[in-house]
Amino acid sequence: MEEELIIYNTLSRKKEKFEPLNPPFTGIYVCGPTVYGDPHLGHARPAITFDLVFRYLRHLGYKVRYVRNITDVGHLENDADEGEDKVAKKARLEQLEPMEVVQYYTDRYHVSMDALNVLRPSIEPRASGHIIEQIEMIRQILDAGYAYISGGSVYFDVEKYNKTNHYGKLSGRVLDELIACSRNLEGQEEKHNSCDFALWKEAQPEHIMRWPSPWSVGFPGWHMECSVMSIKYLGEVFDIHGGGMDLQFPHHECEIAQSKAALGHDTVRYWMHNNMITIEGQKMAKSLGNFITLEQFFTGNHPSLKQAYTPMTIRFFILQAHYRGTVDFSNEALQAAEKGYKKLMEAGRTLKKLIGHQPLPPEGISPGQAVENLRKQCYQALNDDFNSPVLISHLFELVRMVNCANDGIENLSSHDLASLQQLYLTFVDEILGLTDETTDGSNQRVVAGLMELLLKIRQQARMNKDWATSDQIRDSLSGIGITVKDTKEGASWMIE
RNA sequence: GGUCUCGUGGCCGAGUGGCUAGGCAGCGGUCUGCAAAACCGUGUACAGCGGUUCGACUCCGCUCGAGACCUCCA
Repeated sequence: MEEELIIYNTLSRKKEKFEPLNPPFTGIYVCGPTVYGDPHLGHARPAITFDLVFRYLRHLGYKVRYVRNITDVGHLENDADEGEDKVAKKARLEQLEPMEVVQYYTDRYHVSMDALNVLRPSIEPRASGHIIEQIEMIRQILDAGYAYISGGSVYFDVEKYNKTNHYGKLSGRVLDELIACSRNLEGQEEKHNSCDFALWKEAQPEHIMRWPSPWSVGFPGWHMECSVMSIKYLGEVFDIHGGGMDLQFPHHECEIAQSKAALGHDTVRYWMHNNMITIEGQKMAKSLGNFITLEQFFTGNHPSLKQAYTPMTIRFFILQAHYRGTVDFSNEALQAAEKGYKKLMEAGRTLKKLIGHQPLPPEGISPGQAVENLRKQCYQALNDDFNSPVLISHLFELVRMVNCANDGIENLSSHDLASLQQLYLTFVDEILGLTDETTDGSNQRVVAGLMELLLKIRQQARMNKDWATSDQIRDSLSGIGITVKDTKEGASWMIE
């Protein structure tokens, strides 16, 4: 491990040295998707952010258990007229069994995440599969005296909890202010206090997903699953809990309160939150007409998209911003990212080629030191709270070195080239998870053979100064998306 | 109204109390039959107003502006 890893802890609002509880083991829990609709851009950001964390921790040699849940129960629609379960509503509209909806969108989520080269977590538990554990934890909280039964539901007593604990310590809220500001809404008569939250809720007739419990037939409260599943799979104290900044309050605040009430101690050591995304400066919302699913990005099939953007372009774009800052999507920004990504990939191919050939004679001052510095800088960037944009800026220095070597401007020894290759594989492939989309495909050999033939014919035409034929070949290829470039060593080509 | 993010050059996006981020675009050059790529060079950037300081884009305060959350859902 190179130096030490620093993580920004939302709880302390400071960067802290990362020291796992039980090295070399470490655990990370991230709030996953609610599977009631197609995966969209808002799903990509946390997934990619914590994929980077997962990958880097593994690279550093930790044995990482990464848990990311699937939320499939008890969600009320925000903008619906009546409070109907999101999954249930979808099921009713589409004449499906609720679990069928859940399975369908879970699969869709996986397809998109795979495309983005987001590694599957070690465990992907579902809320619906942990009803028993949730009931058990609610019982613990009741026994501890921090919850009360009202009707068929169970609520968390925030005020009582706050007497000996700080409810709001993660998001910087003060309970009195929360109470003062909150409005009294209908359907809250059961609560003693407006800021109390449900641990178990009795099911209304429209709720299709329901389970028996000591209190009523119903479903678990909105924050239970994460407390329960993180503790079940990572232990009563674990290292990292992540999620979007929008989850800080109330979700994560409630998780903290529940877990503390049930266990008597805190469970999470480092809280990490990724910032939100905007589209042309606006938040993404169905009402604004800028709600774009990942599939729409990949196909370009959306009115505000000028073209399709590949999964790797999206991934590169997200990684080019630091995870704690907002990131703004626009066609212009994505096109810039696409070019940058391709430049990086091109350099990777050039590097491979340089290693294949016997490199230039090692004369003059070896840039060995420069390569070594680059390696250090790459680690420094990641160690500083996973600073992927700075890492990427260093990788473009690598790109420059490779291109200079390719142009014969700079001499790199075979040792240097091997080091650069190692750097590239480590940081681009392994840690950033950026794969070369243009070399994918099963017909590679055939295409390569055809291209070799075409370029040979073109080369003969050029020798005869038959520019018409030469240009016809190049232009026609360009028309089907293949770019031909003439270099000193002959023509090279790439699929755009 | 409250809490939390944030406001950097044409676009995106790092960072620091005084020293070049980087990518994309633009401009000039090298190379080239042409083109593309690559390489070299190039930009009066840090929302506004005060304050602290020898010195602030970087610290503090205020103003303006953007976003998230503050509610029944995660």
